Amino acid sequence: MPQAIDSSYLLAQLREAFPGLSPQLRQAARYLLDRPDEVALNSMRQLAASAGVQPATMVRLAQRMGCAGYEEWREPFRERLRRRPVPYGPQARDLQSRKDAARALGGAHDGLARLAVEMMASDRDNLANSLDAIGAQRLSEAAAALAAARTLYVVGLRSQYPAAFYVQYACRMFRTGTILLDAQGGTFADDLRGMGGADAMLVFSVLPYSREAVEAARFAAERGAAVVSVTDSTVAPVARLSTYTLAVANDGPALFRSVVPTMAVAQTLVALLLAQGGADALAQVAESEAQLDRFEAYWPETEMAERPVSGAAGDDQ
Amino acid sequence: MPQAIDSSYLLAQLREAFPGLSPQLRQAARYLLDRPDEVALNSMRQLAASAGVQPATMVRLAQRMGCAGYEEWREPFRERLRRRPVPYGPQARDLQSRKDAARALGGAHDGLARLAVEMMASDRDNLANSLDAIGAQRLSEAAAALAAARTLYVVGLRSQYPAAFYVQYACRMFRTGTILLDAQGGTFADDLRGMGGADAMLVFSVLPYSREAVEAARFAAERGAAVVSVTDSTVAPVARLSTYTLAVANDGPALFRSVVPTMAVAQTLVALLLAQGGADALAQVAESEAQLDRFEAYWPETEMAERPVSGAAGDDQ
DNA sequence: AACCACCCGCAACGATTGTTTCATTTCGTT
DNA sequence: AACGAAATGAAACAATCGTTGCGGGTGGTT
Repeated sequence: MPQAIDSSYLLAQLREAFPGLSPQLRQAARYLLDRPDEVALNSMRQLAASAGVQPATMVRLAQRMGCAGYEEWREPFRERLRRRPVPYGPQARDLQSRKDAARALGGAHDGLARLAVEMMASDRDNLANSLDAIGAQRLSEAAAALAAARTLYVVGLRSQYPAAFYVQYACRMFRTGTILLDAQGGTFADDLRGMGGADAMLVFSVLPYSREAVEAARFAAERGAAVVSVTDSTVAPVARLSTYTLAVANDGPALFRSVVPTMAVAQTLVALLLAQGGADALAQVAESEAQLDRFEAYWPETEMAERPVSGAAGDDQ
Repeated sequence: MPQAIDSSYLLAQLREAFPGLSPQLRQAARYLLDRPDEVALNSMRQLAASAGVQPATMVRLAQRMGCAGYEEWREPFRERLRRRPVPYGPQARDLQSRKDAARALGGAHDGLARLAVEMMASDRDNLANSLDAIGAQRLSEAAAALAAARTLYVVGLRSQYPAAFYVQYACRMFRTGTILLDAQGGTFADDLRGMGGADAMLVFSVLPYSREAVEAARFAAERGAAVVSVTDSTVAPVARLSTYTLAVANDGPALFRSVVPTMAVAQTLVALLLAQGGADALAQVAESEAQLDRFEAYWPETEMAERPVSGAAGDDQ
């Protein structure tokens, strides 16, 4: 089986096998060991020419190292470059996983399981890459801008409503002056009336972009408020209206785009807001929970030991 | 000679030209802007396929930006990857990204940036572990149980309301008979009245467990309905009431528990439901989107090209 | 209505890709 | 010296690459 192999493992293996290689293979191997990145960036023929070796020699070397061909040998090197900290995501997965998803639509249980795995994996990658792309620095700057606001307006519609709701729900635990624009009863724009330059807006907007969210951001920008946008592209409609644009990767094998990356950014922003609030904010949280306790909002700990009603699944993890 | 051009310059130039581009060119440009490294690592045709664009469009875009062809456009991106400083360890990118981010933070925002990095990292780990613990098999079985239900009741309160809302929002795109119990106006239990053995309930419940969510699950179990619970422990209050218990890890460095893992499970379940719906479900999605279009719910593509209101941040990565 | 400019899908083109095949050379062994 | 195995170089393979030209289609102007 192919199994995802690490490029550094391949190099170590190659270095070890080096002494036992023939002159030509050794010349090729030497070149690869010295400039591993070129493997990912150039064609095999170019590489062979640079190394002063026949194209066939490169293939033979790859096969000698246990790969079916040069293509298979190169892939780990490409992957490594993809994973380098600064850049955006891999997403070569796209083709492969879309095929999988298409197969999963056929209805086989096995395909469904594969789709589930692919989705989780792509979200995991998206998370890792998104933070790298945004930069922890910009993230905390954005949070600081939000914390400095007199009133914080939170906007998120449709698929992004969960993120917006979460921010407002969590923020209400430790601060005042957080307003969620949720269009209840059709009164979307009403809450915006008093907005001014001392305020800030946090807007979640991904493809397909909800019209009203973009307009809200524009309104905020025109009022001179700080706008922090969590979106899926640096050229999204809200991006140019924003003081801070936090762009995440949110595509994957599923038909719908993933809401996990924006959600992760949302709760990270909340955590940063809370952290900036200091001891006061923590005291507020404690008070909020005490209040909820009085209203019996939570399941009492004493009853946690109850027996099941019926046989349930759920082995331990 | 043409002098070596920087890839970031090309990206900035592209971003600036973006508004004036045609729809197809814009779609291509958008992909390039979001994943610049893929330009260096993949062939143009693969890239075009991933971006959902004709190969010719990529060439035209490159030429539009002043390059003779795509090859000339790509070269700076290859060069950038060549020059990218190799990080610390050859492997263990987990540590590496943490260290990188820790180094990247400047001065006052030190602790905040670290918190952000660790939150994302822990969520990433949580995602990976959760799927392993649950098992793709059980996940798809649970989805099948939900798909088989006459009516699907979705429950999630407080921090889990986002997950519940998302499920109902997405499901309404391709199926009927999905009811969200959202306690609007204090009418939480009202929707449960007609529940029977042919129905199913999807309940999100994590620590601290909302009382009403647990009671809803108990009610469903007593009525003989299938109960799928997404929770944080196999011994959570809802677990013993459930036909399928999907337990995820949701702890991390922040004060509040993470909502990302349950969210990821939520959208995976939705994808599995959609996949089981087959062609009918896909047709429903198309119809839903057409209907939303008529109501002008989304930002029109033609206006994506608008100019900024004021100077916004958002440099390229 | 007629026109023009542009956009974009399609289908080919030659060049280059990775790979295979085969004849030749090289080298160690008997 | 002679043999066989391994190594090597050259050529040909199908596949894919980047690129170009053509034609239908669209939208705006005269």
